[in-house]
Amino acid sequence: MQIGEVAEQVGLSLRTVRYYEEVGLVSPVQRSAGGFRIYDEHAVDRLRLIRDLKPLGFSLDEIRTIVDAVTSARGGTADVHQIRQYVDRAREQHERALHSLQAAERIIEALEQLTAGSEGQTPET
Amino acid sequence: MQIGEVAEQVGLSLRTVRYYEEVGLVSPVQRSAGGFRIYDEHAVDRLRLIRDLKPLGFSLDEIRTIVDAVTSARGGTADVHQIRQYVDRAREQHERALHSLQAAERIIEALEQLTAGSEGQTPET
DNA sequence: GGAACCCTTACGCCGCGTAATTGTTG
DNA sequence: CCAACAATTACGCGGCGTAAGGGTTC
Repeated sequence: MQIGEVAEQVGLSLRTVRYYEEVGLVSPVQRSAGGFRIYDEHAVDRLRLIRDLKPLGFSLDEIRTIVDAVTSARGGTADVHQIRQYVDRAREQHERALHSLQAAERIIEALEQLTAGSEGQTPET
Repeated sequence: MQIGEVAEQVGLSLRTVRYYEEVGLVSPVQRSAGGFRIYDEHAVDRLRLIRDLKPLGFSLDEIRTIVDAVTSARGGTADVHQIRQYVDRAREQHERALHSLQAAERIIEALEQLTAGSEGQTPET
């Protein structure tokens, strides 16, 4: 699998995938003879995890710590204490995001109110 | 009201409020003799609106357009068509945010699973 | 051999955080 | 007079977008 397909499957840009490699988040499992990045399913999983952690407001640095922790946790060697702290932060951020979304819903409604009444596309009198 | 209180009421930093002025989002209603920014309730409302629009993924440029539109809409002169486009984008973004949050919930659970079993703070054998 | 794909390098932008230094308010 | 508050200027950073100018794959 080369970068294009990976990016599409995960829903990230090529640039982003490369950048994540730059900061040590995911590496291709190998390179082709000509230097193309080659990934496996493992990398795709990692990228999905990263993608899903971002909306929780973690920096890429923190995400690296988390993802590494998770990976090593599956091996049994994890800093449980630290993971728990991240979980707490994740919950808080999740809470805030929920509130934001609720505010957003009200705003969307309000905006709709503004356009309600003027029915057509063409501005009328 | 000076900037400190405004910032606190809305939950933004002083820097942010000043920056929003820099990009033409909110201006103080006047300055004190010594140059302090003085705001009224109107500005606070604007700032709240801006704050709530951000999580929907709009850039500050777009937010300016929206806020202006809303304001002029209350006056009756609004580009209804454009507002509707923004509403659509807001809905889409809202959708995506919901999905992100759901993914986030699953992740949080997964992380909790990882730390489950090891009860205490102290790493045991 | 050529279309689609990929590489690296590098500069730029947004949305602020964070000094540092100086002035204002009450 | 001084503590708390504010102003301006400027540099920096994270997380990419976006060329530009090449190679690679099949």
